[in-house]
Amino acid sequence: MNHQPRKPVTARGERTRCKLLDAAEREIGESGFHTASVSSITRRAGVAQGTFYIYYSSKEEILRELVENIGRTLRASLNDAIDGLTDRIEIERQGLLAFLEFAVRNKNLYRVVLESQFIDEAIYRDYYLRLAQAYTAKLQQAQQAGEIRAGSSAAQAWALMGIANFLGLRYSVWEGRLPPDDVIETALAFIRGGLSPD
Amino acid sequence: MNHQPRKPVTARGERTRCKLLDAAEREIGESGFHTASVSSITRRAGVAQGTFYIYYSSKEEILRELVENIGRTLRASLNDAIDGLTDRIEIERQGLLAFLEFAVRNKNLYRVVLESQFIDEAIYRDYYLRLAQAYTAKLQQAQQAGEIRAGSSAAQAWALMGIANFLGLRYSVWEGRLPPDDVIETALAFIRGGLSPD
Amino acid sequence: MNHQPRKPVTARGERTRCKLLDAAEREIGESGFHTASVSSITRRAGVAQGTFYIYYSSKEEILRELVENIGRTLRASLNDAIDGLTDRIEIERQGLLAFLEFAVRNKNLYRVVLESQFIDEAIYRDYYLRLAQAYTAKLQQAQQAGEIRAGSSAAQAWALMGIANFLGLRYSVWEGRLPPDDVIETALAFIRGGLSPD
Amino acid sequence: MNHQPRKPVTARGERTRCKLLDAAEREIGESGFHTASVSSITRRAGVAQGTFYIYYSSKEEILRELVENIGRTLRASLNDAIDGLTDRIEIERQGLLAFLEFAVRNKNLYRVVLESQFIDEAIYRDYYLRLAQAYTAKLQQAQQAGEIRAGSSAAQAWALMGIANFLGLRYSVWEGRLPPDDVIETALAFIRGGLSPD
DNA sequence: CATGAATGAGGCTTCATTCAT
DNA sequence: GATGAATGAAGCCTCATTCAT
Repeated sequence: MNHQPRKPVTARGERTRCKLLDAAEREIGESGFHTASVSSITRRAGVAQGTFYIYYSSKEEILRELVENIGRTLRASLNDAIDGLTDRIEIERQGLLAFLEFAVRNKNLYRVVLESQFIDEAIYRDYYLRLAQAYTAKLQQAQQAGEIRAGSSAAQAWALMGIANFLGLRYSVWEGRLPPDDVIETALAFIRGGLSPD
Repeated sequence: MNHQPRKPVTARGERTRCKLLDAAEREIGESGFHTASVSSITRRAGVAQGTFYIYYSSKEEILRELVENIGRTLRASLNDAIDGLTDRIEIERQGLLAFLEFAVRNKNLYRVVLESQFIDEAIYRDYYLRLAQAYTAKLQQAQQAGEIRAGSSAAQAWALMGIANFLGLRYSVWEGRLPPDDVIETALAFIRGGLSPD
Repeated sequence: MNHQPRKPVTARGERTRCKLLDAAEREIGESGFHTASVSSITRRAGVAQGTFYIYYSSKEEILRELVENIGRTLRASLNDAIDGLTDRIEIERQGLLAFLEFAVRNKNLYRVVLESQFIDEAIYRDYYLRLAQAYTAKLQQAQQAGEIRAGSSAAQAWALMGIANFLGLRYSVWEGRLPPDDVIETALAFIRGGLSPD
Repeated sequence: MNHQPRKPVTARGERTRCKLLDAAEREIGESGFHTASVSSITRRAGVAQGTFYIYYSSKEEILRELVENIGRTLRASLNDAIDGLTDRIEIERQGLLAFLEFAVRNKNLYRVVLESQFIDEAIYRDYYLRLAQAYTAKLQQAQQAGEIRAGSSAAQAWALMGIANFLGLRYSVWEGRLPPDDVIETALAFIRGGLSPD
């Protein structure tokens, strides 16, 4: 009937909304979307359960906002990592590392993103396509500069993301640490030269 | 598929168990684990709700069995696709295609596997490590034969799986079809030669 | 997701459904639809709250069944009251009395019916049109026999029901008793001869 | 309409109270008492939620005021319609028409009144008895003038109201229009001459 | 083996009302 | 006067699981 989550207009409201978002991030990240309940989120945020619905119309909505924020942050840190660089090899290394570091530092957020696809595919798809777009743009520039093999840069981007994602899943989410150097080197060698012997 | 009842049962019992597993596969595949209910599964299987607990101690248990079966099937079809082949390039192509074809044909099963990690990480990890092992073994053989670049073959396997998985996710789950030829060719070129210009 | 109220197949289930219907009748009749809660109904019925939803998919649905039953009963008792009679005046008197007696004896049910129109208009409309149809049929017979003034028998039926309903509301629901004889006589005189002096 | 603030207020306060009453009239009329919320009312009125409780101590209280106003208006328009007239038949027709027209034009208000009886019986009873009184007074005059059949004029009033109310319910609330002429004629014939053949 | 009724905890959400600013 | 954030009780409903037959 009455789903109109307000953007808060006072400072106090802003603070409450923030507390809720933080609490949701931690709760959903630690326990997963289905195990986390609105009640556990508000308990953690230190507000009444009803307060939740002043700012979010449903548990799904806060997930959406969470994933959007994560996407923004991740894209930003990718850009930051690569921005000033000119050496192609360094760019690859820093890009991959930025992604992995984000996954390690934000292990829980990373899981939230992955899980979102089972709650509402649209959330995840949006996150994903935007990230892929960012990669694709970089790769197109590099292609035009003749630095990398020609081909569908979108497919290349997906391949790159697949690798980063999988190393991220294994090392950060499952083992909670950055991949050891030899794994990174192997992955980078793979990215640069594929599997063919030189 | 390949149901192995844990409790020895009569022929009738065997049949019931089978109906349950099939129903679960379709229900969970179509609606997701949390949306599918024990009651919807038994309804689809055409048995009473209580019957479920004669064969499975919980909803999670049937998921575990499901994912195990899927893993077995996927590994088998990878082996089948590659087994007789000797040409390296053909091996790569057929391996990737086998994976993608499985994902396309069994779109729902594919989702079940991905989702399992948010219900019980152990289920997914087990599935994953076994699949990676299969890849790794193949890659080690190829390395020893000097056909591919040296390096951590485990990391290479993960990278390969990352690519396959992502293309699988995009084309089968999101778009419901096999990737077009140019995408496959780009991916294969990537696998063979990475991003470096020739 | 799963709204499939079962018709019970065992005697026990039949009994439970009955207990629920009885409890709902009393709870809603005494406290009104919005004040009565599913929990108060099941408490009164002596079953768990979840049991309610085995038999009814919502609070509204049990209201619908309640009103349907009341309609059936009321139409039956109108027929019973009039059936054998041949004298027109006696028919009018008995018909009106049957209605009023029903309202007095089932004061609460009467309120339930009236209230239903604010929960789901369709429930009430159905109840009402069927009752009016029954009246209309009787009036048409009488018209053809030349015993009553010609005119839209549907409108006449509605007028009759209006009178019965209002006396019912006042005397049974508000004052909890049958109207005194002079009120009934006045009403009957009105029905027979309207307001015109003889 | 005719708002009489209970608390003496400034001109600005007067205006706010008015906005609230108007908004409540529309909200409750369109959606019903239970579906309309204080928040939807204040939103419609364009004031903050807390403001509501400056003027009304509860949601019920504004309903009470609403129904009182409606009753006043309805009685006034009945009087207006009949006041100058001297021909009995014309009086009947205009009285009935006035009532029906009010119901049609104020379909929503009509529902509000009817619904009020399920929120607080006293509200409706008060409305009702006052209206009946007005009718009764007219009928007593007519009886004394010998224009209409003798009998309990209160019962006659109730009967008249029953008819008007039912036609009102059917045509204005359910079908949203004035009854067609033949229905009105039938009803008037009924009122004048009852069901007896001439 | 199979049934299906019963459970009851727990989830999400709404909303009238209060209160500090 | 007015605001709008905050409350918390209460409501409806779902569902995995148990158990008597």
